[in-house]
Amino acid sequence: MGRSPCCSKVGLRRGPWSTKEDTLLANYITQNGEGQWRSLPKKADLMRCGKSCRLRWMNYLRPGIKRGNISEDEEDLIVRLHGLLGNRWSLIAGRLPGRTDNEIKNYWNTHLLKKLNSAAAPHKDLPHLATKPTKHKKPTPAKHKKPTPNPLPPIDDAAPPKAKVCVPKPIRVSSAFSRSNSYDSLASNSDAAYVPEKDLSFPPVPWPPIFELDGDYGGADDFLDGGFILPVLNHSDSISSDVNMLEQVYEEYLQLL
DNA sequence: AAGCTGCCCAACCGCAACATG
DNA sequence: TCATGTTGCGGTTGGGCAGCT
Repeated sequence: MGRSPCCSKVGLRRGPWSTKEDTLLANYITQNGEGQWRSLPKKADLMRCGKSCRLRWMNYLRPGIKRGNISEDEEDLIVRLHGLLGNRWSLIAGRLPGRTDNEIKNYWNTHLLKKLNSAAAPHKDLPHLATKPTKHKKPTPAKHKKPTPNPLPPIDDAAPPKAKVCVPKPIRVSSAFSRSNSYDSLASNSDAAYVPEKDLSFPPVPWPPIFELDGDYGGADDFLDGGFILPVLNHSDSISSDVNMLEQVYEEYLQLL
């Protein structure tokens, strides 16, 4: 769209995927597994670039993908994780069973940003969110900017000092802990606590127990990359202690990094 | 009914990290 | 250690649609 095509895609199809293409891709990956994206289109008889195939699979065709209807629990979790991790959508998505980074990113940019902006009063849980969150910017004439090393929103002077002033430089999650490898593989040999909707065209992929869906996400067994287990948040605690817990958790997370 | 406007989200892009030789 | 190829991530775009005038 505006830009010149990546790779050497001359002659390759672009734009929305047809049902036929979806079927071809899904069938191929079902039979041969993920990976080898570069050569996949040729083998699967698709006139697409590997990148496009990967994206389509990850964001749409992959088993266990949930679409739409982001619950309040999920929304709350997104807000909290964004406060903790910044714009690291893939990490955030990793905590939300069946959600993709793209969907969360879109949800953040469309719904949550609006919500947070319209909230005149500071977010009671995470006051820093009342400040300018990252906003979908107008296209910059400059080249694609590198992701900000510190994606956290600026700290509001009026807000209580937050422990996290810096965030670890966004690094690529090692393959050992990537979503496709970590969760899916974990899930394949773990007891499923979460079972996606039944009307999937693919067998549901169980996800590890991220949080108890008991109507209050506060009772969360969250964990970060590297098998770091976050303590269970006691939702009967006060909000401030909840925030303290997040900060404490974040400190431990930094140390582990 | 037609035109306009703004929003949503699937898909694209460039870049950096990772893998391999 | 370096060069080259591949993969994954986050930012951005724009087509399509709903709501409004």
